[in-house]
Amino acid sequence: MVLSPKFASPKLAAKILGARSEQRVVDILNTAQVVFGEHGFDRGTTAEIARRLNISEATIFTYFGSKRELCQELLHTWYSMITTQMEQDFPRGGGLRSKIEYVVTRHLNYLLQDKGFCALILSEGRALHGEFADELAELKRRYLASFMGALSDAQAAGELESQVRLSVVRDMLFGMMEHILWRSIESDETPEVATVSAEITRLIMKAIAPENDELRRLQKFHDEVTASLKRIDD
Amino acid sequence: MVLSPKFASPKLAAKILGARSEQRVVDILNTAQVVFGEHGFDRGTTAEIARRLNISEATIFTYFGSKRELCQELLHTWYSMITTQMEQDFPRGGGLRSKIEYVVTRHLNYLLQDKGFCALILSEGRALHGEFADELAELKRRYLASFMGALSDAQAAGELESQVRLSVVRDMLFGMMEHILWRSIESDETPEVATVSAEITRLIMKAIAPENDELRRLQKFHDEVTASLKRIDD
Amino acid sequence: MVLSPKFASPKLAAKILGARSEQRVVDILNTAQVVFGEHGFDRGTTAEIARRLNISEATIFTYFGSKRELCQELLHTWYSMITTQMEQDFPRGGGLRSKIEYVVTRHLNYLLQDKGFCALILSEGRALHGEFADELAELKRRYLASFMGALSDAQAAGELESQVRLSVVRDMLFGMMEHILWRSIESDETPEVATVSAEITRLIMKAIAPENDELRRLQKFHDEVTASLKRIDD
Amino acid sequence: MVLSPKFASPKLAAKILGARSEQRVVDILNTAQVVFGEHGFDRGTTAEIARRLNISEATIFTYFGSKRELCQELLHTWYSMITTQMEQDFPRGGGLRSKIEYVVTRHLNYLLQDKGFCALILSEGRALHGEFADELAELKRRYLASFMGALSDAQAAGELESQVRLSVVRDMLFGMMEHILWRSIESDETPEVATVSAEITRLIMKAIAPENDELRRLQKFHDEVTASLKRIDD
DNA sequence: TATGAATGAGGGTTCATTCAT
DNA sequence: CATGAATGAACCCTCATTCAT
Repeated sequence: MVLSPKFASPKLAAKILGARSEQRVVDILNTAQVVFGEHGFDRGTTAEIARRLNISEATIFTYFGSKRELCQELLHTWYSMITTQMEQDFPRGGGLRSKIEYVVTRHLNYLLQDKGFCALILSEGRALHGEFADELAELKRRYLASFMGALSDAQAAGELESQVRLSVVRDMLFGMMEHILWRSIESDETPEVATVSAEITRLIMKAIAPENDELRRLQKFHDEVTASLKRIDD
Repeated sequence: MVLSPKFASPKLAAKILGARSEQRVVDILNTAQVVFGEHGFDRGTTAEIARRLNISEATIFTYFGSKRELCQELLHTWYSMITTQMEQDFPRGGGLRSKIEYVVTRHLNYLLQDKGFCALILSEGRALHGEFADELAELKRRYLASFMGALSDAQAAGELESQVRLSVVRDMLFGMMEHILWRSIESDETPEVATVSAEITRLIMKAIAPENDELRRLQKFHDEVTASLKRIDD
Repeated sequence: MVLSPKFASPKLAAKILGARSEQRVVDILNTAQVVFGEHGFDRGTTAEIARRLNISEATIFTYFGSKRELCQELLHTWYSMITTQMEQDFPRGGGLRSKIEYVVTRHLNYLLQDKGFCALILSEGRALHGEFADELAELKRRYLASFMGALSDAQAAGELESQVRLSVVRDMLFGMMEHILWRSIESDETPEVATVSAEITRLIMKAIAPENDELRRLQKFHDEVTASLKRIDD
Repeated sequence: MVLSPKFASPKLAAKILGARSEQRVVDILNTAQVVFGEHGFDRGTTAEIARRLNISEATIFTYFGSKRELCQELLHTWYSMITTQMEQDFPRGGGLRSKIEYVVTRHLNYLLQDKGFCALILSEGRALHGEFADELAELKRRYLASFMGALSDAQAAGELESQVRLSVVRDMLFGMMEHILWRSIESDETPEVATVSAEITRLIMKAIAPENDELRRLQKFHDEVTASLKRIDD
């Protein structure tokens, strides 16, 4: 996924930069995304980013104070973009199922588009946490805000069982996706999003469905008939 | 969790090592576990491992051919230990629920005992995968062999729905746990294992429960009674 | 002998290097030549090369990918230079003797100018062969191409005996020179090139001169006259 | 070629060593010879020597004060042995040709028996010279003493031209052999000693043969007969 | 602005050598 | 005597970062 200028480098946007500079920032961010995606933050080098862009390494440091800062910008820009996209098409109406399926589909697509980089962002905590822990947490929170809101509403509306903690639902959902993604990265197979999406959604819905009232109602009927029968017969 | 000598360095065990030396291997492995746990494989340095043990860096290379090999031994030793423990107490009888709860509890305990190292093993794909990909895959496979077997049996016995792929169940389960762990690492809070374990198990069981036969049976009873009533009344 | 820029680093020449940088390459090559000449490839260190140039060790690796590569460039540059010089003044006409004397004189001068480095190139097989075996062989082949051609022509023209293998002639010639060089290195004496050159050439020419037909012809004449005389006299 | 105990470690021989110890020294020397032969002095490690002998590295240092000293002992022992052998069978009578052929054959056999080690001793000056320069020179001198004596006698007897310096003859001879050996090492072919030996001897003999008096004599006869004939006929 | 050039700080690794047992 | 264990010193190499131009 290519970063579009409008999301790039909100910090630098404050500065007055010519069109050319702005493009530079975007180019660097995009290339950094690829390089870090391929090798991870630690092993991805500024030298390689520069080489791929046919620019000098020094130029990178003209735009970003340090590799660390470049990472930071990258994370912000990336999350900013996918958050906006996620929000934009988020289904306002409809049941919980359709919302979950939307989020799952979107998320899987992100993961699969830039396998390396997404895996990096989502799983490789080491290099990031400790350095960007708080920022990342906030970015992730925003990314999932709509979704968590929807979950909350659904719980209030009885669409999902009242006792479950929403954070657990979220963890179940995203943990599952990441694991499935990992497997696809390792095996170098690209699963079909629609199918996987449907399966995940189905399982999640089953897991969080409210206790089946119908079942309870029928059970009650059965019990009463049984009791009544026993009374009469005895 | 401290590695016990009996699991340490199965490869080196072939060599004739004095008691002193065997302890060294264990010490180095334990310290490496901590250091890699704190900084990851790339950022964790042999220098730091040596410093913490108050030994020379060269000593490490007396026992392990390279940093890479040290990590390999570490992974093997670690998995060897938890796999053995997991197998030992694995509930042979009982329903699927108790087995899942057993695995979840154990796994969460592992995760929480050595947060850093587990995070390394379970999530830091970049540095490890690619270097240890095949080995890790095999180690994980063995670690979960009993569990996957139990799942398979349960599916055959109708204890879980026939249509779901077992790998998805596993991903759902372990993905969920990892996410929960991550959150606890980030927030520096240690959740109560029993509670979390129960919640996870409950959700998973719901998700994979077979289509409710009970419901169908009661429905049928209800329908028959209704039909009967209608016949009589008419 | 100081490497001149025009021969330096033909590989790196492809890159666009400023004048400053080109000089650096030459400086490093020259210093490497001295250091490797003094201590050999294994014992000569990049640290020492850097120290003598008052530059950082890292700078060396800016221009050469590795110590091995540096040595490779050095060998190429060196051979490139002496090969060009050797070719340039190679006597096209004249007899074999003058050609041999030319080659011997030139070669001895090379050897004596940079004793250490030449010893490295010519004698230190261990460190170099096995690492640079094929390349060295090719470089040497080119260096001696004109000479070997001359030998071949001379053999065809009957200027040297037909039965001798040219490779043996070459080995005899260069082996002799190297031994003489070694002795001069060890004893720290510098022999006079002209004298040594003449002596070597004279010996070689004697060794490879064609079987003396004149001698055989005269012998035959003498024998026939003797026989005739005997017949008449008896 | 295996070092025999009687040549081993003349220095240590002074010490009172049990039979076992003496064998140890010989074992170490023999293995060192192989290892240094394969990798050179610098790259050959005490660790490898120990490993091949199934002894501890420390044991080596029980017998030899340092790697350097081990080298020294090795060189002495080696030269002591081949010098003794060379002397023993040196042809006392006979012409120069047979003596040269003897030396060439012997030397080539040494070279070919332990290609690596001999090449090391004879050519790899770097690691040795500077450290063992004087000793090596003396050892070599002794190794060739008989041969040089024979050359000197032959020169006095007019068997070889009076003007040539004997050191040059020696350099020509041994330089040629080493070059031929090198080529055989590189190409991994083992030349037939007898053939090569004969060729070398023949060339050397031709090179150093005294100016042919016979030729001059016959020429004179021919000239005189011609002149006489001309006088008579005219 | 862009960069060529340079580097400090470290990283993993090797190996001859020491020493207590 | 033999060695298990340990290590200091060095080596080659990497890389983010600086700075004059």
